[in-house]
Amino acid sequence: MGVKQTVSNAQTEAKIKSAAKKLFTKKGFKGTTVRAVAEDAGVNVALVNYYFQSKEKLFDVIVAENFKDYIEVVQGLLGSESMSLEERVSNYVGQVIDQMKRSPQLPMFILREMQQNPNLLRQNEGFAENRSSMSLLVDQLLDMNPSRKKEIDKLQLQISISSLIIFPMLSRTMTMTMHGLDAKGFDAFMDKRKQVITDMIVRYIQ
Amino acid sequence: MGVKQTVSNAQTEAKIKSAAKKLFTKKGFKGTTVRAVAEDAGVNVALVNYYFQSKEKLFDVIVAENFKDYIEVVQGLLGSESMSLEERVSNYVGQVIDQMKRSPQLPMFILREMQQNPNLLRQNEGFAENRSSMSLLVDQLLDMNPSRKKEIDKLQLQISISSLIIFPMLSRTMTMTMHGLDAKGFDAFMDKRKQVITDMIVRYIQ
DNA sequence: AATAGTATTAAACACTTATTTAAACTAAAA
DNA sequence: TTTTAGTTTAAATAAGTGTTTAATACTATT
Repeated sequence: MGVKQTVSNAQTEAKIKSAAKKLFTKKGFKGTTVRAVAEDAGVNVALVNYYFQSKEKLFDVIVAENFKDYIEVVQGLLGSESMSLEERVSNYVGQVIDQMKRSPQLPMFILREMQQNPNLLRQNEGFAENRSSMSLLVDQLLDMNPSRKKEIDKLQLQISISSLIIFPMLSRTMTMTMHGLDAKGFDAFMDKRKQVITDMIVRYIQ
Repeated sequence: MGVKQTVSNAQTEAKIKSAAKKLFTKKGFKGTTVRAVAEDAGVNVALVNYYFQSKEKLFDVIVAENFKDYIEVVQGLLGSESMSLEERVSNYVGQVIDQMKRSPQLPMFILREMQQNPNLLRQNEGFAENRSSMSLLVDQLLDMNPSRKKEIDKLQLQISISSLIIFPMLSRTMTMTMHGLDAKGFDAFMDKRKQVITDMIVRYIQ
């Protein structure tokens, strides 16, 4: 009765979700068809709605998951008290970049879908976490150099740090095409970038 | 007699192109229907294909125009020889930001459509101009401080400058939502940002 | 082996899409 | 005025879309 739970159903649902995540993330809502999801998952079209009711609801599931992934990138990144200014920045930048290398399409997905529907932000509660995490880091950084604290606009600094980290991921395809890099080459570029960003931020705050 | 296409009502064609530019730029290729373009232009659906043959070809026209706009942003920006390092950066950053405020959707359009079709880059010849213009500026900056020249990776610096300028435009919707800004407030934020970016770059190079 | 509940499928449905057709309109030329 | 060529329209077409149906296959328990 109620809970039968055969082996295959959970697997099938997971396959569909995985395919949907891949396609929605890469091509967006409009650019993805239910049939393409089904084909990529290797199942019949009807199964998609059998498990997820509608394309919209499936999309909502993926959005929530992608937002969660995005949040996790900036969770638990606050280093120990003993860190120097440079260590703190380097630690933060390094970890965020390493996380983003794992899902390079994520930033574009977030921005693309949010431009289409700004309410996505409010609907996803946990997203404010990102703001406070970043906000806390910047507070800590500024407290380490009180003389600069008055001169530096906090919001501007937050967005500068985000810019330096995230924009290269957004323009990944363009950068790769322009400079003849493959995925590996781009990852190497991002690894080098950790130090560049750290230097730039530290020099700005000092 | 395959192609008639002689005089053509220039006004109608312009109305269609204008509507197409607005919608394609905002919603992308997949997110825009020919019917929506026709309705927005106040003409019959068939006229769209009458003047532009197909949705794809109309899109190509808009892409070319948007690329052209994007290029023009970074054309003729090379200040005079007498400028200091700070003046040079400030001049460049200020002009690019002012241009971008005029068409805030452009960066997202370029990146979004390029991720979907990386070949767009190669098809649009003039796009290399952007690269060389930016490249030239960075060369000039580095030449002004030879001691730092060896330590600084040119490509990294180029992308850093682009990041600081462009990312805030990409995340415009998100930033406005998060910090309760309207279009005017965001423009003011970008105006303040000119000095922030200039400071950051100058401090990095010095 | 029979049963019941679930998972899966092929096919159909209703609707939207881009595109094409042929007819109607317009204005200037013959 | 009639002709002509370009412009615009309503309507049709064919393919693609999300979704649903009803029948079938499967699996686990009896």
